[in-house]
Amino acid sequence: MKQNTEHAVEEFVERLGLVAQADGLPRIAGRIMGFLVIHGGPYSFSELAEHLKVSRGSISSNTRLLESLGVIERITRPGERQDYFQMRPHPYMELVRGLQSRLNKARQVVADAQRKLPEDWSDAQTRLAELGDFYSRLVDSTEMMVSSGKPAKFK
Amino acid sequence: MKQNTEHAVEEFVERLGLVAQADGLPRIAGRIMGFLVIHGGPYSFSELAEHLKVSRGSISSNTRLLESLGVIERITRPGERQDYFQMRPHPYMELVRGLQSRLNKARQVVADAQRKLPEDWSDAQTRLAELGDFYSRLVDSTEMMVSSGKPAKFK
DNA sequence: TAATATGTTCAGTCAAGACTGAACATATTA
DNA sequence: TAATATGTTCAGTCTTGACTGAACATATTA
Repeated sequence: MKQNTEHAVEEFVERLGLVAQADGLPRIAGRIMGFLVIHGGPYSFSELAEHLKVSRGSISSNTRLLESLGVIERITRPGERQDYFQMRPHPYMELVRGLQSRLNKARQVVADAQRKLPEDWSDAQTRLAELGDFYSRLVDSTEMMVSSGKPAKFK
Repeated sequence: MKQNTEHAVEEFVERLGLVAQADGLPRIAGRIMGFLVIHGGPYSFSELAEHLKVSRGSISSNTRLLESLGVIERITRPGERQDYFQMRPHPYMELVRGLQSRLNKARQVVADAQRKLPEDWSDAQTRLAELGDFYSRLVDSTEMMVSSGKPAKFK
């Protein structure tokens, strides 16, 4: 592999780690994802630890996390003891779920306040309604994106 | 103020602090915003510190932050030494900017990788294109939301 | 002038959570 | 059996960034 290419790969993997971090995920989870996006095909547990230069403990917890998010899948092979990992077919939509759940939580916080505060605090109620609408619209637009983004046909 | 109402207000303020935190903002910034959403009208620097039970240092840095984000505005009054703060007219759209800038950064990370990696790594390029499209669509849908969400007429 | 009021800055403390590495459990191989 | 391979767990370390409170600068009042 060319020197430059190798560097570009490393850079992408690291930067996706930072993207993940900004999204509230562990940096290593982002690195694993980046690595699999570039290199595709199943990689073993040990290979991931080795290439990414992180502890096996971190590989364990972060592969479990990405698995639970539906972003990667763990596969095993007859006669092999190691676990292998690869990206799932349409993983990115799963990534929005985290965002959606945060937005929904915010929407709920506002809704609770609207319900619990007196109706005759009309200024407060107005501002709460605006804030609530804002979060609702955000939820809706990501929702739309997810449904429109799925593969045209399942089969 | 009724006991229950008071409690509901406190709860909202605290929970908006957590929402802010999940969004990468300091908790206190969220509390200030929540307090102003409920109580409206200009509140002084000292009043904020007192009601929210946080240090003046934190009020200083967090009001500055919210000001720079365009979420609140600082107002002064002739003959008064204190600064006052209130929500800006349509503040919530400003809140999406942070999200948008994160998404754009992610989009850029992917675009850089697409450019720097060899074209004949077609599997990697395909997966990168998918990931890039994903971020692009997310940016687009929040972008649309912001523009459609503005007040129908300015003036 | 001294005393007070006000906002900012910054060094230090604290908390949350990521990461490591060792201990462990289990399974396989020699 | 012992030795090795593998993934998980968890106690401890380390990093990051929020928060405090004191020192400061400036302006006002007595």
